[in-house]
Amino acid sequence: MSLIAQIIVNIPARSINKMFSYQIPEPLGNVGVGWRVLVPFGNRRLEGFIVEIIDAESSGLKSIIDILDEGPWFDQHMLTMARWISEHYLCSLAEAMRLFIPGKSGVKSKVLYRTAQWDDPNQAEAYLGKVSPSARLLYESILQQGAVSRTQLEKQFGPQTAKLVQQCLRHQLIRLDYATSQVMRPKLKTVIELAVPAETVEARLQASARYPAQCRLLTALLTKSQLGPDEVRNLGIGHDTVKRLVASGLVTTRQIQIRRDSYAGRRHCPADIVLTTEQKKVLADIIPYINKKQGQSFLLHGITGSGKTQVYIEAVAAVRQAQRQAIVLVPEIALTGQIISRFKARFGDDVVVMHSKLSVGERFDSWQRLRRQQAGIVIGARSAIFSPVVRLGIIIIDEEHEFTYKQEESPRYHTHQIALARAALEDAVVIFGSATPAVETYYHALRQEHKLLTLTARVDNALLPEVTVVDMREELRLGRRSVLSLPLQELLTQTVARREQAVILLNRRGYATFILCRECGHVIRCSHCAASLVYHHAGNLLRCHYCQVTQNVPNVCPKCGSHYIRYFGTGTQKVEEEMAKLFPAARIVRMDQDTTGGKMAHDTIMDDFARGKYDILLGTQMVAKGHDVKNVTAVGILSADAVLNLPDFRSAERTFSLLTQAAGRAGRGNKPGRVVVQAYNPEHYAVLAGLRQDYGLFYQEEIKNRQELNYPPFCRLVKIIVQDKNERKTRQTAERAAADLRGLLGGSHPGEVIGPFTAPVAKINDLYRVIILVKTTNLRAVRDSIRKLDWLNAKEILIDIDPLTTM
DNA sequence: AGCACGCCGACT
DNA sequence: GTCGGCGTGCTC
Repeated sequence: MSLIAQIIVNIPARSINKMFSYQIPEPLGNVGVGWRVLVPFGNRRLEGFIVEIIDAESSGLKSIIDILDEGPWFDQHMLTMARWISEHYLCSLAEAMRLFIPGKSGVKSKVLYRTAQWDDPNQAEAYLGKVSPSARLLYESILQQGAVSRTQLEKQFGPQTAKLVQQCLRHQLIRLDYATSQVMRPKLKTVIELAVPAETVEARLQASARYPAQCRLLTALLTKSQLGPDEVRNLGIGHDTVKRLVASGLVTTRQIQIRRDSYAGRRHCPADIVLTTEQKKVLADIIPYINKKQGQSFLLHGITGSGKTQVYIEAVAAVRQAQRQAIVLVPEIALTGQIISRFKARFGDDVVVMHSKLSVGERFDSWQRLRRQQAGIVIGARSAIFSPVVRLGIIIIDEEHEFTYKQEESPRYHTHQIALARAALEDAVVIFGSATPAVETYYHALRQEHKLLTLTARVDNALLPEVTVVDMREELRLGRRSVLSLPLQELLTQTVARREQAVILLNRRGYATFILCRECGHVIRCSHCAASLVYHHAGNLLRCHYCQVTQNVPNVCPKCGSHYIRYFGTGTQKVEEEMAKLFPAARIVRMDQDTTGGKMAHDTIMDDFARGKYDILLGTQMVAKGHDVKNVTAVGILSADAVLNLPDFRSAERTFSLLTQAAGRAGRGNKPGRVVVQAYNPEHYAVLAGLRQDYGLFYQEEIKNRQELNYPPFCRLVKIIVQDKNERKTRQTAERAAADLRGLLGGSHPGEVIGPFTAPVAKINDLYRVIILVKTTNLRAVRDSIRKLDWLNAKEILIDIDPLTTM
């Protein structure tokens, strides 16, 4: 009997959802629950997480190889959360635990190939006789290089590498070796410090002026106690000078950890803010819970421009006052520069920013700072909900209605649910903030599950913009075929003439350009997905929006050879061309995925626009969000209701929130705004309510529909996607799964099984897709039933609890 | 997820 | 007869 570590290996496959037991070797006796370790697994070495220590018979078990951190990575809360996630979302514990580590798989165990060693030197020749000439070449290449990685071998031997390696391995010519690299390490720099008292140095300086470089360095050290490598170099001092001084015992060098922070040194814009009466009232509701350390969730419903961010800042200040930490979540970090700079202005280095474009190193450093409580506030996209803050006081979810809070890959979690669970565990406050709350959130607020707080007045008392709707069917009847309706053209003309700025939003979904042959009607489609390819002006390419494959634009129709092929639909690029024709004098800038590829490209375009370098900003949904540009007085929304036609129960909600947000862009500051909305269904309640910025009207209609059709919040959904490269097999698996579910849910369990039906995009990446939908009022029961089914772990089956769309 | 083992078609 | 396809099963 001895201590055994129960370990979850970091492999994201539901099929190995279990623990493995390992011996704890003598030198690693201090490890315990929550540590990340390196373990042998099959013939590989993997990262593993210790989740339990038990006392049991240990013979025959392999041993932990090494530790990966200086202490436990997971604390008790994180472990509880991970278990909750794996149960709630039906994923493996490994998948859930990976959410809590930066860079998913922190350890990369790299395989190296070496030649085998024998006692008898002739042995190699004997084995070599048995393999093919190319395998012999491979062996010799490895012999020469000592140790070779797989990638290097593949460069030399191409696609047949695998076979050759197998051959050599089989005949014992080569063996595998492992080089384990730990990606996440603190970044260090060497600093130079005095090793003796200042007086000694001064004496030394007076005694000898013979070594000018040494004297310069010593003098510098008298004023600044620590010098980094850059500073030493700037003094014009080389390595040997430093070495000599170290040898003489006057100075020492030391390694210190430095912080990788791409936001460091950016300038911020502090502002003295007087809170409005409404803001004060809302805060008076929130802050007592923070001070009492009492868990409570709030929905902060505040119209655009009502100063929600300031409420967040004050609430976070109260949390920091109470020595606790804050997690602030934003839908997309690239679109949120203003929140970040306002938090930075108020809290300075207490804020760390977390997003997907951080290097693993930067992320690691930020996590360390939070864990050591050197930083108290983390701002980030949804994954920041997993930040290792130790004393959680508040979680803020800004623009809570945004779909980016749902992760669309396994584990398919919704940030709201994680936030509520985590906050409950640590008695923290949650604030969901939005001008257009998700119907479900608002419903829950009305049922007292969240406290509802409202901000109804704009901070700057700006007036609501004047909104005009253009019925595009009417435009067409009048013979106007331009994507820009006459009223919008007029608005733009006036705006540009007045030297004011305009934002044009193109709701591109469903309106991207595709290529069609006018002779035979053939549409160029992706060969791997059931979707048409989209034309991109940049690079003159066709791209599939599902699998990202690109191909060149053909000159003739690939089906009938006709030259009469042309572009259809309205992409941003096409609108840009048309606008350039209509307003040759206007300076137009386009912002979409094509133009914002770079790290800060989005910020750059936005900054330039804010500084008046352009008259018209044209773009996809990203132009609608979060930015205050005071000189924008006109907003045009093209095809405002495009998504209304999607067969999805949330399309009205999406339309309403887009319209409201976009219209809110106009007329901040003291200039009145004007908005032109182009729509094909201007009488739809989502459009009408959006135009009036009337959330109440929208909610009233929408909740009626949801109830009538039995959709959330009146039921919970479970979406099961079956995907397989064989079309018939996909169908069969789905039929069987649906039958199983009907069998389980038929009796006492309330649940309705819909489908299987073919997904709207029937094939993605060569995988056919069939969907089953379960509606239920007892999610727990449905989940427990599914867990019993034998196909749960099949890799063809994806399970989405509370999916955002039914498509 | 890898990777080995194992069972059926086209090649030296 | 062997090489090589990828279906199945295992990893403490």
